[in-house]
Amino acid sequence: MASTIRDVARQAGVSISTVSRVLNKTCAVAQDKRERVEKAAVDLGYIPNPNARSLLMKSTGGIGILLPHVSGEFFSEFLTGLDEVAKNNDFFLLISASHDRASEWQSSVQSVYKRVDGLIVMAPQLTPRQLNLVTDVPTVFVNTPVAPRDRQLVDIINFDNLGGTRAATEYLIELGHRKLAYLAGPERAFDARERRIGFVAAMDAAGLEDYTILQAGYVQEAGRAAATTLLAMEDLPTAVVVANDYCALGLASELMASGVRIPEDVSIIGFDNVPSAAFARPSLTTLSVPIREVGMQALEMLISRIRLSDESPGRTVNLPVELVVRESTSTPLAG
Amino acid sequence: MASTIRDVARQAGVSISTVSRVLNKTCAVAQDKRERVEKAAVDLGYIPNPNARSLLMKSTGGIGILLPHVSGEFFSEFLTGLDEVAKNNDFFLLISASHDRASEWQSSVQSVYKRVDGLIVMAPQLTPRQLNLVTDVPTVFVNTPVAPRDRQLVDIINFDNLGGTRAATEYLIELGHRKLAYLAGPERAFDARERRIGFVAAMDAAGLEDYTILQAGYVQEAGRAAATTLLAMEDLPTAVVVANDYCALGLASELMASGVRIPEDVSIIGFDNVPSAAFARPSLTTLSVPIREVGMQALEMLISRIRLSDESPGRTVNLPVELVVRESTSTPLAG
DNA sequence: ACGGGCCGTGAAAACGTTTTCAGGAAAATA
DNA sequence: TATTTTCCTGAAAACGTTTTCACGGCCCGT
Repeated sequence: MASTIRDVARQAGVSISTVSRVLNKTCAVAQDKRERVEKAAVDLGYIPNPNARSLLMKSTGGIGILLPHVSGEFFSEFLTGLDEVAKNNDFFLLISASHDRASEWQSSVQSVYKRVDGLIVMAPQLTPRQLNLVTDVPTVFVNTPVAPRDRQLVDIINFDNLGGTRAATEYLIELGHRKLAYLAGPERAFDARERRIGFVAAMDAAGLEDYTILQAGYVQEAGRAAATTLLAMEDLPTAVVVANDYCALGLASELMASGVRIPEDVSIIGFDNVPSAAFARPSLTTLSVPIREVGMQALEMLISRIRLSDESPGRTVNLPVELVVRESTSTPLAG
Repeated sequence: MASTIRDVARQAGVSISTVSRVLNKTCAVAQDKRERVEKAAVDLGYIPNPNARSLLMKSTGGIGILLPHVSGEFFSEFLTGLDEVAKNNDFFLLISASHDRASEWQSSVQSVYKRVDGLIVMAPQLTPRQLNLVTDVPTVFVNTPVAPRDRQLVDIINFDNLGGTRAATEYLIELGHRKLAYLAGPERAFDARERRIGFVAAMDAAGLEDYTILQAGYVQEAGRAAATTLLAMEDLPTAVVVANDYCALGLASELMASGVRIPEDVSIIGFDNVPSAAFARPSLTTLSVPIREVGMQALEMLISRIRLSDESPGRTVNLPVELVVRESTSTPLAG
């Protein structure tokens, strides 16, 4: 059914070598033969078989995107950034999500093997050791715990997770809050650990010891669950720093359902600045991660490395996160 | 660097045929040789080259996902559903978005050619004629204007776009609204046209002629722009049906910024029921499309067709959408 | 003891390209 | 005109697999 280069050659009355040369403009071909080949190719609707091609050449034109999962606005924005750059550079995206569980990580890596020219990996929940599996292709790690020394030719983009929650906590302390709580993300995730450390660091620096840390997660339900835990305590904290916007949104929603006013009774700060954070009422004060731009930058770094066979030592970029003050925070008892 | 089947064969002291047979369990091999091969494969970290493999066999283990774009919670949820089923069946996802502009559609199709075993296409903005480009592989169309007769072996999943907005409009009329407005989606999109027709149909059926239709879009900014247009009119409608949640959210936000109360002054209904719709204040009454489940079902249909080389005539599934009443709608002047 | 089936194995063909190699014709130089 | 260079072209090798084919040895029945 699908026509091959041989069909085109036969129809044009030339050899397959000539067809290849015409289609790839790889070297000069006589005017008349070129035209015959071009016509034949169009007539037959010929599309080169990419498998045969990449078997021979090094390049596939693909970029592998390895993510823990793909739900929510955070990843959606990330993909949007990636997609835009990919489109502009004629790359296609091979997305392998679902290694939320580390056991699936290996099969994720194998599924892109030899099918892509480079890799963008976001895997905050993996250990450097597991990450060593990645090999052979240029890679950009985003928000992933890679030691730069491990491999020389990879680039790394990280957000300032620690500095973010520290700044958020300092902001709350400055507003006058003394009794704070922290809702932590998944224990195994690298960014969740950093964010938690940022909170503790700020509290320690201010000499405040009256704080609670609750294990929560990166989803709304975790925030709701944490709310009931907090409500069961003798007295509520006046402010809560949350490791993630969705979690913060769930917390706010559940607290409000119990008659707690936000921010008058409890101030809340999230992390990520997903679009929903601006729509919620009260709108959510949060730490903005420009994840879409991160996606674009990551892919641009990767593509330039692929194109130029760039062997220069890997760069490590540390992006600041920005505190966006909205309605969910105020001085304590302000209402 | 990367080891081939020949390396494994040499190390194990057998022929490459034997290695292939051991690794694919394709037929019996002597116990001792099998063990030697397995050990050699592990030692060398051998992974078969998928390009060589799919050059020969029909299957690639890939599913192509062709989308207009990838931003927002709607697509994020869709991908989540797809990803889950793909993972469970050991398929990988090759995503080609960015054919928002029809001109890119062709290159999207070409980029997956021979790289996937099947296709899931969502392309409401394309014409049946353009869609004919898709060929050669099993395909499931989702929310896409395909005439079933065009090709026999494709499956189609559509939402009841028309019935959705009609039900929403009827609901508002029942509440007592008489002067309505409609914010339409992108003119070229098939679903946007259907949704618009649903609104008009309900108005006509109720004998109401006092309505405004504004061209908007599927993004927040379009809703904001529409708000200023509405505010410039002599008197506001008491209710607005909007073709999309994000657009509705933008509209609500901008109206409220101008002192318009929602729902007291203006009721608003969206479409899609994205997660943000529940978080917004007032929370958004909307039409729920179970897009995640749609993704799962679509891929399951596709995979069964691939696995069984299913030649049965294509099915067309029409999914109802459900009105979810929240805070953004009420009887007119209720406040 | 001898012929027929079965089992395990390696050689070789095939998949659809790109690229190297070498040869022939035409054009340029002497 | 003889010689070299340049240009264009086809044959063939290579990429890494899977699969068909054929061959030899073994077990079984007569």
